[in-house]
Amino acid sequence: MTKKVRVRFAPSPTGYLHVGGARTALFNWLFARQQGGTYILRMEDTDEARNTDEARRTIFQGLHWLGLDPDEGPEQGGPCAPYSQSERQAIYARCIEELKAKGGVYPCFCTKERLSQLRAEQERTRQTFRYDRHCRSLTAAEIERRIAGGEAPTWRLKVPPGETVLVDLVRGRIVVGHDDVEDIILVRADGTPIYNLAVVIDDHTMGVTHVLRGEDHLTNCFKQIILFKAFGWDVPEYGHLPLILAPAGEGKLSKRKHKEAALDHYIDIGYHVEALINWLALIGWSYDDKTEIMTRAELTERFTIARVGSGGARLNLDKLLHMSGEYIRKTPLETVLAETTPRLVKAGYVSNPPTAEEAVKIRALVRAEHERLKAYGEIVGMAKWAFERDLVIEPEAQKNLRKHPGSSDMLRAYADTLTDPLPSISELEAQGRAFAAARGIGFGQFVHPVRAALTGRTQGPPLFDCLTILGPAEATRRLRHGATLASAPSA
RNA sequence: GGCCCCGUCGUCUAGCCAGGUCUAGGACAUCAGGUUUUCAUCCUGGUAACACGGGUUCGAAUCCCGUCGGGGUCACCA
Repeated sequence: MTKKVRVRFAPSPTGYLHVGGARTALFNWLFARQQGGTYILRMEDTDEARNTDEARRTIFQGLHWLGLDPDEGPEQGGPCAPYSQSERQAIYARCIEELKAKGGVYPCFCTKERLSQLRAEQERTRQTFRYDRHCRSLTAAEIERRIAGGEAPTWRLKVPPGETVLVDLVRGRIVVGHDDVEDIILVRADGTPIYNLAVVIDDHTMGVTHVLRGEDHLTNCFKQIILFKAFGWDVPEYGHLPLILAPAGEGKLSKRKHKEAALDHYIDIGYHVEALINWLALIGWSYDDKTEIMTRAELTERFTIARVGSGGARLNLDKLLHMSGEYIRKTPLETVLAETTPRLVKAGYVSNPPTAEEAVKIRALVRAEHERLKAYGEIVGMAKWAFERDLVIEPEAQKNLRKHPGSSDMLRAYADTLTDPLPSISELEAQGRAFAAARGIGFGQFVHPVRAALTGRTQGPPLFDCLTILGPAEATRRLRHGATLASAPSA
């Protein structure tokens, strides 16, 4: 009987949720759901100076937005509470005593000065930086004397001779000789644990069975395995996920250099959540040689660690945008409206909340732009023409306005045919076609100047949608203004 | 620099573990054509890759070695 799967996502609240973190969370969530296991959120917030409440909230909210709320965590509690490292000091203190008793660590009295001298020396002789195990051979009497004398030592991992074999779920067998593993500090002079120790204690006390995390932890992994063994605890299974690299190819994504490192960036742009999930799942994982668009349920069913690749992946934002467009096109209008309306309010195009009249206009606009929308944030740019008081006519549109000599008269004449209220879009189209035929001009020769006068652009929703969005009064005003521009001498 | 990981179209990848069916498949991007009142959608087609060098083998993208290239990691940070 195998143990029930328990996985965790353990971010450090540094002010934002990294996309790589989101991907790690997703893989853990997928694995847990599929295995009928538990997905835990653990806050790695031992570095108090950097951690704020707001940073914690950003992570909670980001996961919530992604639909990846944990089963157990700081907010929802659980049998292994507390789930924030900052609140687990008592557990650490107890385990540290246990570790000392088991001889897994030894006290080190080396000063920071000696350590930095050692580093400088090793750099000069081009050796690897590694603690020289100076304090490892201290006698019990010596240790006792110095502690009694008031010295507060740090405690280092006593790396045993030999080697550690990691059978990584993603990468396979990796062996590291212990000569290459440093006797790292695990306990600070003030008695608090360093990251690598806290992780091991937490993973054990929380019953974590599988650790899926970024490849940047691969080196730590060996120290952690040695520690698990020093405690005499079972070692969890590990799977190290390939790193997410910057789009242009300069190492891994960093908060400072790449805005697309933060999940908030994706939320702002307004990618469809399920598209983002789908896209994230495809970073470092694939189902087969063809299938890419998959629902969350399908991902859950199909996900396997065995199919996680091992090479770092560069972000393909174009692909995300494309996928988001596919998802949005399949999204019901009411949902699209709910996603886009706040953005139009924020842009100052409509009041907050929109008036009844504005709501009608928004609905007509969003319905017309729906198929063009690839990310919800794009609605702002798409809506500009419809809400501009003084319409900006782009150069290409200006050309369309003047292309045919009769355009000015035509626009004026067409404006006169408009009724209040406007008929249905299909009726409007029938009238427009009849109007063009009656004047003996091609439909195109009618459409292009009208579009230019109405929207100032050469592209956008079908013409009669544009007319409907503006309404009869504004449409008439713009058509007459366009007529004036068309007859004016070109600038 | 030491240690570790990785190396298929511009990008993400399938194929590699169990060599032949791979004149290497898909997606995004890109180019060309079609549909459409514009744009978008949709449809059709095209350009484009096994990093390099040895070896093993009748046969290698697939196995082995080396080179080169990319990445990670080396704190009383996480």
